[in-house]
Amino acid sequence: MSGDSKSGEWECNDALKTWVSNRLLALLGFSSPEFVEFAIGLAKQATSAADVVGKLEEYGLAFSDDLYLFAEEIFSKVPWKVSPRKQKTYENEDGTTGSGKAVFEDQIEFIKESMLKVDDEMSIESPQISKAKSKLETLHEDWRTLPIYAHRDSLLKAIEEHQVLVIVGETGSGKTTQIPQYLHEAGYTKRGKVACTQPRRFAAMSVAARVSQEMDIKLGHEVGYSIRFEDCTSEKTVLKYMTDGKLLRELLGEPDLASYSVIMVDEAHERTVSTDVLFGLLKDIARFRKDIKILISSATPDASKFSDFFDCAPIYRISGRRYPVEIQYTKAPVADYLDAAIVAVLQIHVTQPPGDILVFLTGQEEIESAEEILKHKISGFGSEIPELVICKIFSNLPAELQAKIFQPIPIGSRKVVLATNIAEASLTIDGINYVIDPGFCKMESYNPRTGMESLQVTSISKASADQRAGRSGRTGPGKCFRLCTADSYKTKLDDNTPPEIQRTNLTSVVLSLKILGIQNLLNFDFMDPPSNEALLKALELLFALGALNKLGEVTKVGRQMAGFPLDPMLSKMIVASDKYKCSDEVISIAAMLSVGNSIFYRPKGEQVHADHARMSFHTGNVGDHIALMNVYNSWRETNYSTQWCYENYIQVRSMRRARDIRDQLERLIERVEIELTGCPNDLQAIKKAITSGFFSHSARLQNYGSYRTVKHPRIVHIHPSSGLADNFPRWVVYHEVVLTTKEYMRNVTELKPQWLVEIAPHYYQMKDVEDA
DNA sequence: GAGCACTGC
Repeated sequence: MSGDSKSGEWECNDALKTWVSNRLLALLGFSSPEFVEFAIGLAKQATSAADVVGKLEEYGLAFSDDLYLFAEEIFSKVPWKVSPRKQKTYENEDGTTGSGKAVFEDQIEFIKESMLKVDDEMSIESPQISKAKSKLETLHEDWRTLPIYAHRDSLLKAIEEHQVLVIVGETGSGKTTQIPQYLHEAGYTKRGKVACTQPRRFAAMSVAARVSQEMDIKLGHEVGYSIRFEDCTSEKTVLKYMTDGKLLRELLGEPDLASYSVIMVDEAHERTVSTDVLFGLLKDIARFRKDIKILISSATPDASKFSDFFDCAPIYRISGRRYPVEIQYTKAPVADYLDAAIVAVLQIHVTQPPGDILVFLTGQEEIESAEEILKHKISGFGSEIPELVICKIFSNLPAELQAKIFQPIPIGSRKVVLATNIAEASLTIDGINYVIDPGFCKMESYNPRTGMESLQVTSISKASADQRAGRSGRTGPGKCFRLCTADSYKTKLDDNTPPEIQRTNLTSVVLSLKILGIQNLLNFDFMDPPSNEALLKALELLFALGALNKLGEVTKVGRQMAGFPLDPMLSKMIVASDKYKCSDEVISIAAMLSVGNSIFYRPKGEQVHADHARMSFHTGNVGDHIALMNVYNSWRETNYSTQWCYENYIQVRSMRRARDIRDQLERLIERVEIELTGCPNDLQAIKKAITSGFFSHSARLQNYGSYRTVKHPRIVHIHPSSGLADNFPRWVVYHEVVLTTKEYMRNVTELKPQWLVEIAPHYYQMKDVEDA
């Protein structure tokens, strides 16, 4: 990246940088361009040497005489005045620069609102294709009535004239399916492939299927899709739909995207981590590849942010087809939103014309209790009130139960769907006329200082509330009932949800960017930069894992690790398994861990049986990691039996996913020259491999069953779902800590303290692990 | 002795 040159008079000289780097090496044993800049930045802003020390301590460095000396020296060496350069990376309060706004906006054309129903979120399986016409004819007609059709020529002209174009179009405008076809017809595919990225696998698959139908060719020939575990493309493929994460992976192997002539980033407003990283990389690629076209497509009307980021790229607007949605607020604040939501459902049911209801709730538990209360209430209704069919949907609901929301209901009855955020963007239910929105969701946040994740109920943003409201206006005019006052909507809600990249652990992103040769990540052009703290934490961990050397450069181990689509700690565990000759077992464990926490199933009323089944995999107090391996192996022995899963209270879907991941890992280890070897009877080898990845997650027993993490001391507890919950080993290594009612370690295995010094001598000293 | 919103590689 060539981003450093613009920093103006504050560009610090190389001698200063070298000096700081050397001091950091002495102090931390680790340095990198990012740390150097961080330290210099601190010193610039500080008012005294003590201030520098304070800030360094805040960041997590232990106080020492050396640290103080360093602070004094750096404070005196770095000139102290307020930086004149635009600090885009630090404060980003007001993004409205105003000046550079869309040169293109006066050229915007609106066409008449078409009311036809075709959809790029779409359901290709719809059997409702007119019998009188051939399938193809119908498709072509749809295509001519899409709002985008009238824009074809002016859109192509705009793409021709500008390297980067921001396209705004509501869902239903047809942009996802049509633009790549236009580009193909205009000859862009002669110079290279056209990629169109989607945040979700299903969207990539179904849109590709739709387009291949429209073009009347076999899916996988000229039009194909590529997602994890499934590459449906061939040498012929010129229109390639793919997930954004998949393109990022491809970029690691082809940093200039030489085989592509156009990249269209669709659904950019969703701001997934992958999309955000792609933004920065594409902006850079566009600088030295003048022949590549970048299209950023978003459904948010306010696209100025995208335009500003891409150096005032023009904005092109395409109208969509939306029915009006009437929004109602409560007159007074509601005390209990669940209660209020239930009352609202009943009121709509009794007083409003036909049409189904969608209620947004925060999670499974809430949905299930709402379901119970509703059932109870309607049981008291007389026969003159039509039937109310209650459906629920959340991602952990088994697939066969999920399908129920699409089943037809008796004529004259009404459906109410209790849903999590899954119904906000990922999944569309037809026939919804009423939306009830209490205005909350569960959101993950990540604290880089403690490395802890927590999932908390939070108010949604205005953007999110509008998206939810829009769900009622898809097939006809809709109504949305917001369970807050109009005033609190206006004043209390943020405009936008903070992008995921600012709420997540960045270790894996940072490793990828380092592989791509980004020297200094603090200067990387993020649209909304994550905090320096989060970036530095990621660098520190990568150094500890041996993925980066002392100077912040990627090592051989780092390259091996980057070969796996996993969290770097898991990747390191696999790389280390080569040494301990247990890669066969370790990739199973890695696959099971990366599936997450949805393997064991614990239905209401059957908890005792479920817990009993789960404990049967823990024989011998082997620890949770080995137990996961036992689960996988037992399942494999039954030839991947679904019945076996039911009997053992295990989620089939999760197991199948684990199998997919494991298969992929098995293929990948070869590429980084790791041999597939097993050591079924040597649990110690396996545990040592685990420790090689997770040594920074170690904890020792305190009094009364609580634990203290070794490196950055915190009090934590073994999660009750762990096989070791009643066992209290003196030393443990854990997969993660989550904050719920307490700080719980999830997935725990016993450890010998001397392993820590043996495996990570750069991280632990004897004094850290001496038994007190 | 307790709870997983949603994606993705």
